[in-house]
Order: sequence, then structure tokens, then C-alpha cells
Amino acid sequence: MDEIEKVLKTHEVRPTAIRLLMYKFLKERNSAVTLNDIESGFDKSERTTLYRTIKTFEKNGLVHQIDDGTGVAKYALDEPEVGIGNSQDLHLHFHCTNCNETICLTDHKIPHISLPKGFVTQDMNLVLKGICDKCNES
Amino acid sequence: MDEIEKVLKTHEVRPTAIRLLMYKFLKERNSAVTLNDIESGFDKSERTTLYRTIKTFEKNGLVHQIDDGTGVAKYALDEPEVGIGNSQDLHLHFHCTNCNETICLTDHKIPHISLPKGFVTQDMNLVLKGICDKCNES
DNA sequence: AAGTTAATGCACTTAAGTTGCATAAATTTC
DNA sequence: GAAATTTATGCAACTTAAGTGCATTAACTT
Ligand SMILES: [Mn+2]
Ligand SMILES: [Mn+2]
Ligand SMILES: [Zn+2]
Ligand SMILES: [Zn+2]
Repeated sequence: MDEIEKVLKTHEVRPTAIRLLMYKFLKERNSAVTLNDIESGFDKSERTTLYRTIKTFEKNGLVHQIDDGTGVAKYALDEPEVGIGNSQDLHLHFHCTNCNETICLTDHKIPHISLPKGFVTQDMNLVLKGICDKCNES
Repeated sequence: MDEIEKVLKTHEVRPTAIRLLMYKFLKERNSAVTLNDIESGFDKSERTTLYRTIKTFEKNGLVHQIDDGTGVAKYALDEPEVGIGNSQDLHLHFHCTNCNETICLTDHKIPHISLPKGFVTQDMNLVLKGICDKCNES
């Protein structure tokens, strides 16, 4: 718990009770969560606070938002930054149409795409949809 | 106009007045449109009807929906199918963060990605974000 | 401890998407 | 071509996620 406190402080997020709980919650998950997931996962839960908390996490580089095409935003913890550059956003995501879970494939980077003249790329989002490993083995 | 009528009929969409107008509207655009765009582009406009019309188009393979990460669905005409296979969905989209327009890059296919064992891909969505050619030259 | 700043809780708002149902239009059957 | 049937349209209402305003509470600073 003291470990988490350190992480938050490093990112200039003041470690309140709810924030520590939410970080812990996110850490225990291995798939991305919606705001509803978070809300359900808490006894004490106030939509707005949880919303603002996850937004604070996002702004301060603790989580990244994932748009998997389902229409609701999902969030997942950032990988602990090794270097300084923000290579966080460039991995791809897999959304299982069976179990509805979305996971980060952090070691699968988005391949480089050469665009027509005049286009400048700042960001990318690649989502693969299909059946995940868990759903396939059962 | 008679040309459009043919296209609709080919896709088993009955060519009503509104449908012909909407198809024409989509054809004149070179960027993807939201339901609001469509609504604004019509004198006579009924949200629900336009909504159901675009959904009918989608279901019958006349348009495809694009999720560019802005949170609102956009739609663009499908390319006239040459073969039978549905290679429609595999091109990428570019979303300009300056003019907010999203365009289909129909000749830029999404590169093949090899996933960990157990994952089966059925569909993909790749969106590049940045500054478009028009916004760069001005 | 007092003062200051930030976080939380609650109510309320916005916006996109979607459905139910009555009416109108188009298509089919006779 | 009229009646019957199917489909499309218009209007109202609902759902869900996201976001804001503001008073209260907690945390941090001096
Ligand atoms: Mn991720
Ligand atoms: Mn497209
Ligand atoms: Zn699954
Ligand atoms: Zn642009």
C-alpha cells in the first residue's frame, strides 16, 4: 500500500483514500475497466468522484483511456515508464466480442504507416476485435 | 438520380425520397459525417428517420460506421464493391484534430498483425490522428 | 491552530443513441 | 384499380455515458 502511495506522489497525485483504492483496483485487473466497472467494484462509490479520480489519473499519466469501439470509455494502468518518452500510447488493444473484455497488448506496437503527402500523424489507435485466448480455450 | 436508385435497389434498399437524398448527400461529401451533419444538411429532417435510414444503409452494405475516437459515430459511403469479399472494413481512417474531419484512406489497408496464441482476429479498426493535408497547406 | 488549497458528494445538465407506437406511404394481392 | 399487407416515417419518450456547479469536507501549508 505504501508502494502505491509512492507511485501516486511521483505523478503528483495526492494519495487520498479513494485514489489509493482505485489504483489498487486497477492494478488487480488485467483487462481495461469502464467507469461502471469501477463503480461496481467499490462499496463506497460516488460516480462523480470516481469519474474525476480516473480523469486525474489520466491527466497525470497513471492510466490511459482506451476506445475499443463499444462506445464506453475504458481505462487501464500505464506501464511503469522506463524512459522518459511517452511511448505508452502506441501499443494496440484487443477487444473480445465474446466476453467483452479489452486488454492492452503492450508489447505489440502499432506498425508505421506512410501517409499521403501533407498528412502529419500525431497519434494512433489500433483495436483488434475477435475472440480472446480465454474464450477460445473454453 | 436514376443512377442512385439503381445502387439502392442493388442493395435491397427501397429508394424512398429521403433515402435518395441522403445517399446523394453522402456522395457529395469526401469526409465522414455524423448524424448531426446529416441533420444539418437537410431542410426536411427528422432525427429518427435519418438515424434509421443510415442504419439501414449500414446493414445493407451501403455505408460503414467509423469510430474515430471523438465519441460520436461517423459514416461514409462504401466503395463500390468490385469483388464479393468484404474487404471494405480493412482500410484505415485519418482524423484531423484541427478541422475535426475524418476521412477514409481506402487504399491504405491495415497491416497484418500477428497475435499471441489463442487470439483470433475478426475485425480491426485503425485510426490515425493528426493534421490533414488541407490544414497543413493553409 | 488558523488559513488556504484541493477533494468529495450531491444535484443537475447535456448529448448521442435508441425504442414504441400511431400514421402515412409504398407494394402486393385480388 | 381497389383492398389488403407490408414497410417507412414522424413524434414522443427513454436510456446511458459523460460532464458541470456548487456547497461541504478533508488535506496541506504557514
Ligand atoms: Mn493499453
Ligand atoms: Mn472508411
Ligand atoms: Zn473473451
Ligand atoms: Zn484538417
